[in-house]
Amino acid sequence: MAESTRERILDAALRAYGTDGFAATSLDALAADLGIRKQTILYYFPSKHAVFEAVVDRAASDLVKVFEEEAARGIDGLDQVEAIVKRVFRLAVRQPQLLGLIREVTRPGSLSIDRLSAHTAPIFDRARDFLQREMDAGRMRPSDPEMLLLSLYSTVVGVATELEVQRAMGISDSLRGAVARRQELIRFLRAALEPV
Amino acid sequence: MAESTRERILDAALRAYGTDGFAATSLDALAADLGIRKQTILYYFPSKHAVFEAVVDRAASDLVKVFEEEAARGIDGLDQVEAIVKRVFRLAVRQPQLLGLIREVTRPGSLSIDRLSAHTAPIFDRARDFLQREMDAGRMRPSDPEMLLLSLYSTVVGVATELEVQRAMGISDSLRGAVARRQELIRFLRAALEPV
DNA sequence: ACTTCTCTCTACCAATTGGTAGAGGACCGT
DNA sequence: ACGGTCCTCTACCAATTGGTAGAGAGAAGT
Repeated sequence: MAESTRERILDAALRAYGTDGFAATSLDALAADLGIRKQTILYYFPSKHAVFEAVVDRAASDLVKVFEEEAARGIDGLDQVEAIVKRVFRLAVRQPQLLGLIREVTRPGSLSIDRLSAHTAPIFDRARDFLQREMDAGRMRPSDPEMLLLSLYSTVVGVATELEVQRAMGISDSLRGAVARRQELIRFLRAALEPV
Repeated sequence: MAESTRERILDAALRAYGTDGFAATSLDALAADLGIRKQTILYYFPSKHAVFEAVVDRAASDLVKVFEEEAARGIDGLDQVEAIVKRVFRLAVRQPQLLGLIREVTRPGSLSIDRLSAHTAPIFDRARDFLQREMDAGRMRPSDPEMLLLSLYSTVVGVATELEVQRAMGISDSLRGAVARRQELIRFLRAALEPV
């Protein structure tokens, strides 16, 4: 067996929850997608919500890993921002549902936000410190680092995930389109962050 | 009667769909929230999905009206962008669920996107033309207007709606917090858009 | 008094929901 | 051969889902 049943369930759940959302995805549908019975899912997870939490945990770990790897390289200033944007985009192209799941978890009425933020809080802290440091060093335009972080987050996640808005705007969602969006996004962020 | 039953249903549906999402909101829950039976809802709307479409239509109209009013004032350059951001924020503070509903409709697995874009397409066109015009006039940093529009959309909607992310980052979501976010967002956008 | 229209209700339904109980097969070490 | 563990299944359940049928109340026009 190339992949354990448990992993296959998590894969399918990420796809489904990240696309259609938690409430819109029944255990039966999930099981049918995998060619198994839902009782098999309930053998590995005590409830539907437990599946969701496991998916969130894994997705958060994947995200955190990306950031920590990137942070470990210790690049400076806007080059660091650019490197992270590129990694996030690579992730968004390979696993579009991963960021979709993040959006699902961060929606107002959602549960499991605390579960996600438990993973991501250290990253936020580190990112805030990074921005503050770069501002102090004069490598970045000075402003409130927390608010700036929020703007950066919104812009990057939005451009990477708002595929339907792009379609509505008439922007291609092909791979080439993704590269163009990434380039334009980096130009946008550089312009916003460059010190005067 | 101060407000017709139909309008009350749409109000409650906007709140529920914009917060918990379409799938997570049953007709029974909606009716209970209004103190009526779900059959009353089905008297005004042929199906649950029809309620959703009506809510989307009304929300889209509200949004479009805001943009058209703002566009009619014919302000130039970054002042126009700032004015629109302020209006969007006022809307987000008064009716947080309205932008939440937009996010619900623009999610990948959603139906009714065509219904929304039918309303918003003219605005997108006008916005694109506006950006192009301002770039040509040298009042805005030149770039691809479509991609820029996507970045602007993502940033503004994200900062206005990502309340849970803000909470996770430790940012206050009070009214004063909203004003601070708005100011910082405008500074961010001005920095990104100002001509060199 | 009569019908008609508007509105909200009770009663009901088939399908789907998440979840429980437990049978049975495959593989294990003994 | 045999008991135990791991895994997936069938069978079943109570609750909830969106939706239908139609009763009944009230107001309005005739």
